[in-house]
Amino acid sequence: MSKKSPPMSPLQIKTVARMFKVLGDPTRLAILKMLFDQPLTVTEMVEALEAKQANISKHLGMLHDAGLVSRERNGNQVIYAICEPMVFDLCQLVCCKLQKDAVQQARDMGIKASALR
Amino acid sequence: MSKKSPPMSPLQIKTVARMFKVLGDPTRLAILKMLFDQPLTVTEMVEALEAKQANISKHLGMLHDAGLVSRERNGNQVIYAICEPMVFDLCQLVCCKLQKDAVQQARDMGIKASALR
DNA sequence: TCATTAAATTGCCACATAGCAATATGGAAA
DNA sequence: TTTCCATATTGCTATGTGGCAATTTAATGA
Repeated sequence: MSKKSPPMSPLQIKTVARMFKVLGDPTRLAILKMLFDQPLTVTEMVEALEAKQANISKHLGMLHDAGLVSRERNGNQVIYAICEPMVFDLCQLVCCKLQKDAVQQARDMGIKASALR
Repeated sequence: MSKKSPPMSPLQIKTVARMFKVLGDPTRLAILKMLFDQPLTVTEMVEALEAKQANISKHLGMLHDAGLVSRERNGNQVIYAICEPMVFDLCQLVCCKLQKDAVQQARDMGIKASALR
Protein backbone atom coordinates (compact mmCIF):
# COMPACT_ATOMS: atom_id res chain seq x y z
CA MET A 1 0.00 0.00 0.00
CA SER A 2 1.11 3.55 -0.60
CA LYS A 3 2.06 5.89 2.24
CA LYS A 4 -0.38 8.71 1.71
CA SER A 5 0.02 11.96 3.56
CA PRO A 6 -3.10 13.13 5.37
CA PRO A 7 -5.49 15.20 3.24
CA MET A 8 -5.35 18.95 3.74
CA SER A 9 -7.73 21.61 2.55
CA PRO A 10 -6.35 24.63 0.69
CA LEU A 11 -7.35 26.68 3.71
CA GLN A 12 -5.29 24.50 6.03
CA ILE A 13 -2.31 24.72 3.74
CA LYS A 14 -2.71 28.48 3.63
CA THR A 15 -2.70 28.59 7.42
CA VAL A 16 0.50 26.60 7.63
CA ALA A 17 2.07 28.80 4.98
CA ARG A 18 1.21 31.90 6.94
CA MET A 19 2.88 30.45 10.01
CA PHE A 20 6.09 29.79 8.09
CA LYS A 21 5.89 33.20 6.48
CA VAL A 22 5.85 34.87 9.87
CA LEU A 23 8.99 32.95 10.74
CA GLY A 24 10.60 33.87 7.43
CA ASP A 25 12.05 37.20 8.49
CA PRO A 26 15.47 37.68 10.11
CA THR A 27 14.34 40.40 12.49
CA ARG A 28 11.44 38.33 13.77
CA LEU A 29 13.69 35.32 14.24
CA ALA A 30 16.15 37.47 16.16
CA ILE A 31 13.32 38.63 18.38
CA LEU A 32 12.19 35.06 19.02
CA LYS A 33 15.73 34.00 19.75
CA MET A 34 16.02 36.65 22.46
CA LEU A 35 12.67 35.66 23.90
CA PHE A 36 13.80 32.06 24.16
CA ASP A 37 16.08 33.14 26.99
CA GLN A 38 13.62 35.36 28.84
CA PRO A 39 10.63 37.67 28.49
CA LEU A 40 11.57 41.18 27.42
CA THR A 41 10.14 44.63 26.98
CA VAL A 42 10.01 46.38 23.64
CA THR A 43 12.76 48.84 24.45
CA GLU A 44 15.05 46.07 25.62
CA MET A 45 14.67 44.41 22.25
CA VAL A 46 15.04 47.67 20.38
CA GLU A 47 18.33 48.32 22.12
CA ALA A 48 19.66 44.80 21.79
CA LEU A 49 18.87 44.63 18.08
CA GLU A 50 19.78 48.24 17.37
CA ALA A 51 16.59 48.64 15.42
CA LYS A 52 13.87 51.26 15.22
CA GLN A 53 11.14 51.01 17.80
CA ALA A 54 8.40 51.22 15.17
CA ASN A 55 9.74 48.22 13.29
CA ILE A 56 10.20 46.05 16.34
CA SER A 57 6.71 46.94 17.42
CA LYS A 58 5.34 45.97 14.04
CA HIS A 59 7.17 42.65 14.05
CA LEU A 60 5.96 41.95 17.57
CA GLY A 61 2.46 42.62 16.39
CA MET A 62 2.81 40.03 13.65
CA LEU A 63 4.29 37.48 16.04
CA HIS A 64 1.44 38.14 18.43
CA ASP A 65 -1.18 37.85 15.70
CA ALA A 66 0.31 34.51 14.77
CA GLY A 67 -0.07 33.38 18.37
CA LEU A 68 3.65 32.88 18.89
CA VAL A 69 4.24 35.45 21.62
CA SER A 70 2.20 36.74 24.53
CA ARG A 71 1.89 40.36 25.50
CA GLU A 72 1.48 41.69 29.01
CA ARG A 73 1.28 45.24 30.17
CA ASN A 74 3.37 46.18 33.15
CA GLY A 75 2.77 49.78 34.02
CA ASN A 76 4.33 51.87 31.35
CA GLN A 77 5.78 49.04 29.38
CA VAL A 78 4.77 45.83 27.65
CA ILE A 79 6.46 42.53 28.25
CA TYR A 80 6.57 39.95 25.50
CA ALA A 81 7.21 36.25 25.93
CA ILE A 82 7.13 33.13 23.82
CA CYS A 83 3.85 31.33 24.28
CA GLU A 84 4.27 28.64 21.65
CA PRO A 85 7.15 26.25 22.38
CA MET A 86 6.76 24.69 18.96
CA VAL A 87 8.71 27.63 17.59
CA PHE A 88 11.76 26.46 19.44
CA ASP A 89 11.52 23.01 17.89
CA LEU A 90 11.04 24.48 14.44
CA CYS A 91 14.17 26.59 14.67
CA GLN A 92 16.04 23.68 16.16
CA LEU A 93 15.21 21.51 13.15
CA VAL A 94 16.34 24.08 10.64
CA CYS A 95 19.50 24.88 12.55
CA CYS A 96 20.43 21.20 12.74
CA LYS A 97 19.99 20.86 9.02
CA LEU A 98 22.13 23.91 8.31
CA GLN A 99 24.83 22.65 10.60
CA LYS A 100 24.84 19.27 8.93
CA ASP A 101 25.06 21.01 5.56
CA ALA A 102 28.03 23.03 6.74
CA VAL A 103 29.84 19.97 8.01
CA GLN A 104 29.16 18.15 4.79
CA GLN A 105 30.44 21.08 2.78
CA ALA A 106 33.59 21.15 4.85
CA ARG A 107 34.07 17.43 4.20
CA ASP A 108 33.61 18.01 0.51
CA MET A 109 36.47 20.45 0.65
CA GLY A 110 38.71 17.84 2.21
CA ILE A 111 38.68 19.03 5.79
CA LYS A 112 39.09 16.23 8.26
CA ALA A 113 36.15 15.53 10.53
CA SER A 114 38.42 15.85 13.56
CA ALA A 115 39.05 19.47 12.70
CA LEU A 116 35.35 20.22 12.92
CA ARG A 117 35.01 19.58 16.63
CA MET B 1 22.31 29.86 35.95
CA SER B 2 20.36 31.18 33.01
CA LYS B 3 19.37 28.95 30.10
CA LYS B 4 21.03 30.75 27.24
CA SER B 5 20.21 29.83 23.67
CA PRO B 6 23.24 29.17 21.49
CA PRO B 7 24.74 32.28 19.88
CA MET B 8 23.88 32.86 16.24
CA SER B 9 25.41 35.25 13.77
CA PRO B 10 23.15 37.55 11.77
CA LEU B 11 24.12 35.55 8.71
CA GLN B 12 22.98 32.30 10.31
CA ILE B 13 19.69 33.86 11.31
CA LYS B 14 19.26 35.14 7.79
CA THR B 15 19.81 31.66 6.43
CA VAL B 16 17.20 30.18 8.71
CA ALA B 17 14.79 32.96 7.79
CA ARG B 18 15.24 32.21 4.12
CA MET B 19 14.43 28.57 4.71
CA PHE B 20 11.19 29.48 6.46
CA LYS B 21 10.39 32.00 3.78
CA VAL B 22 10.59 29.35 1.09
CA LEU B 23 8.12 27.29 3.11
CA GLY B 24 5.87 30.29 3.57
CA ASP B 25 3.90 29.98 0.35
CA PRO B 26 0.75 27.87 -0.08
CA THR B 27 1.62 26.68 -3.57
CA ARG B 28 5.06 25.51 -2.52
CA LEU B 29 3.62 23.72 0.49
CA ALA B 30 1.08 22.02 -1.75
CA ILE B 31 3.91 20.90 -4.01
CA LEU B 32 5.88 19.52 -1.07
CA LYS B 33 2.81 17.76 0.26
CA MET B 34 2.37 15.94 -3.06
CA LEU B 35 6.03 15.03 -3.15
CA PHE B 36 5.79 13.51 0.31
CA ASP B 37 3.81 10.69 -1.25
CA GLN B 38 5.96 10.14 -4.30
CA PRO B 39 8.28 11.79 -6.84
CA LEU B 40 6.42 13.59 -9.60
CA THR B 41 6.97 15.31 -12.92
CA VAL B 42 6.18 18.94 -13.47
CA THR B 43 3.09 18.29 -15.56
CA GLU B 44 1.71 15.92 -12.99
CA MET B 45 1.92 18.66 -10.42
CA VAL B 46 0.54 21.27 -12.79
CA GLU B 47 -2.51 19.12 -13.43
CA ALA B 48 -3.04 18.14 -9.82
CA LEU B 49 -2.81 21.70 -8.57
CA GLU B 50 -4.63 23.23 -11.54
CA ALA B 51 -1.94 25.86 -11.79
CA LYS B 52 0.06 27.42 -14.62
CA GLN B 53 3.13 25.52 -15.69
CA ALA B 54 5.32 28.60 -15.48
CA ASN B 55 4.43 29.20 -11.84
CA ILE B 56 4.94 25.63 -10.76
CA SER B 57 8.27 25.63 -12.51
CA LYS B 58 9.29 28.80 -10.72
CA HIS B 59 8.27 27.42 -7.33
CA LEU B 60 10.12 24.20 -8.03
CA GLY B 61 13.18 26.25 -8.83
CA MET B 62 12.98 27.97 -5.47
CA LEU B 63 12.49 24.70 -3.63
CA HIS B 64 15.46 23.28 -5.48
CA ASP B 65 17.63 26.30 -4.75
CA ALA B 66 16.78 25.88 -1.08
CA GLY B 67 17.95 22.28 -1.26
CA LEU B 68 14.57 20.86 -0.37
CA VAL B 69 13.84 18.93 -3.56
CA SER B 70 15.98 17.03 -6.04
CA ARG B 71 15.64 17.25 -9.79
CA GLU B 72 16.29 14.45 -12.25
CA ARG B 73 15.90 14.47 -15.99
CA ASN B 74 14.12 11.49 -17.47
CA GLY B 75 14.03 11.86 -21.21
CA ASN B 76 11.61 14.56 -22.01
CA GLN B 77 10.56 15.31 -18.50
CA VAL B 78 11.97 16.21 -15.12
CA ILE B 79 11.18 14.32 -11.96
CA TYR B 80 11.20 16.11 -8.65
CA ALA B 81 11.49 14.50 -5.24
CA ILE B 82 11.92 15.57 -1.65
CA CYS B 83 15.56 15.33 -0.64
CA GLU B 84 15.33 16.90 2.79
CA PRO B 85 13.20 14.91 5.25
CA MET B 86 13.37 17.72 7.75
CA VAL B 87 10.63 19.42 5.75
CA PHE B 88 8.24 16.70 6.72
CA ASP B 89 8.98 17.19 10.42
CA LEU B 90 8.57 20.94 10.10
CA CYS B 91 5.14 20.65 8.55
CA GLN B 92 4.20 18.02 11.08
CA LEU B 93 5.00 20.36 13.94
CA VAL B 94 2.95 23.20 12.55
CA CYS B 95 0.04 20.97 11.66
CA CYS B 96 -0.04 19.53 15.17
CA LYS B 97 -0.13 22.98 16.65
CA LEU B 98 -2.95 24.08 14.36
CA GLN B 99 -4.93 20.99 15.20
CA LYS B 100 -4.45 21.56 18.90
CA ASP B 101 -5.57 25.16 18.43
CA ALA B 102 -8.70 24.00 16.62
CA VAL B 103 -9.57 21.52 19.34
CA GLN B 104 -9.02 24.15 22.00
CA GLN B 105 -11.19 26.60 20.13
CA ALA B 106 -13.93 24.00 19.89
CA ARG B 107 -13.67 23.42 23.62
CA ASP B 108 -13.94 27.14 24.24
CA MET B 109 -17.21 27.11 22.37
CA GLY B 110 -18.54 24.42 24.65
CA ILE B 111 -18.24 21.43 22.39
CA LYS B 112 -17.64 18.25 24.30
CA ALA B 113 -14.29 16.58 23.80
CA SER B 114 -16.05 13.34 22.89
CA ALA B 115 -17.54 15.03 19.85
CA LEU B 116 -14.09 15.84 18.53
CA ARG B 117 -13.01 12.27 17.98
C1' DT C 1 -3.37 69.62 34.20
C1' DC C 2 0.93 69.08 31.95
C1' DA C 3 5.18 66.61 30.96
C1' DT C 4 7.55 62.34 30.22
C1' DT C 5 8.35 57.78 28.87
C1' DA C 6 6.84 53.43 26.41
C1' DA C 7 4.50 51.43 22.80
C1' DA C 8 1.54 51.34 18.80
C1' DT C 9 -0.05 53.32 14.58
C1' DT C 10 0.15 55.77 10.12
C1' DG C 11 1.99 57.39 5.75
C1' DC C 12 5.49 56.84 2.72
C1' DC C 13 9.01 54.60 -0.28
C1' DA C 14 11.67 50.81 -2.06
C1' DC C 15 11.91 46.18 -3.02
C1' DA C 16 10.58 41.35 -3.44
C1' DT C 17 7.53 38.14 -5.46
C1' DA C 18 3.22 35.53 -7.01
C1' DG C 19 0.69 35.00 -11.04
C1' DC C 20 -0.04 35.59 -16.04
C1' DA C 21 1.28 35.54 -20.98
C1' DA C 22 4.66 34.82 -24.20
C1' DT C 23 8.95 33.02 -25.52
C1' DA C 24 13.03 30.15 -25.26
C1' DT C 25 15.39 25.80 -24.37
C1' DG C 26 15.99 20.84 -24.43
C1' DG C 27 15.06 16.24 -25.65
C1' DA C 28 12.57 12.70 -28.40
C1' DA C 29 10.42 11.16 -32.47
C1' DA C 30 9.25 11.39 -37.35
C1' DT D 1 16.44 18.48 -40.20
C1' DT D 2 11.77 19.48 -38.67
C1' DT D 3 8.22 18.82 -35.43
C1' DC D 4 6.35 18.04 -30.98
C1' DC D 5 6.23 17.80 -26.15
C1' DA D 6 8.04 19.09 -21.45
C1' DT D 7 10.26 22.41 -18.88
C1' DA D 8 12.50 26.79 -17.99
C1' DT D 9 12.90 31.66 -18.57
C1' DT D 10 11.51 36.47 -19.35
C1' DG D 11 8.67 40.60 -19.16
C1' DC D 12 4.92 42.42 -17.01
C1' DT D 13 1.55 43.92 -13.38
C1' DA D 14 -0.36 43.87 -8.89
C1' DT D 15 0.27 43.09 -4.20
C1' DG D 16 2.60 42.58 0.19
C1' DT D 17 5.84 44.18 3.36
C1' DG D 18 10.26 45.87 5.63
C1' DG D 19 12.26 50.07 7.10
C1' DC D 20 12.02 55.06 8.12
C1' DA D 21 9.87 59.33 9.97
C1' DA D 22 6.21 61.34 12.25
C1' DT D 23 2.24 61.02 15.01
C1' DT D 24 -0.86 58.99 18.33
C1' DT D 25 -2.13 56.39 22.33
C1' DA D 26 -1.34 54.77 27.07
C1' DA D 27 0.42 54.99 31.64
C1' DT D 28 3.07 57.36 35.08
C1' DG D 29 4.68 61.28 37.71
C1' DA D 30 5.28 66.26 38.73
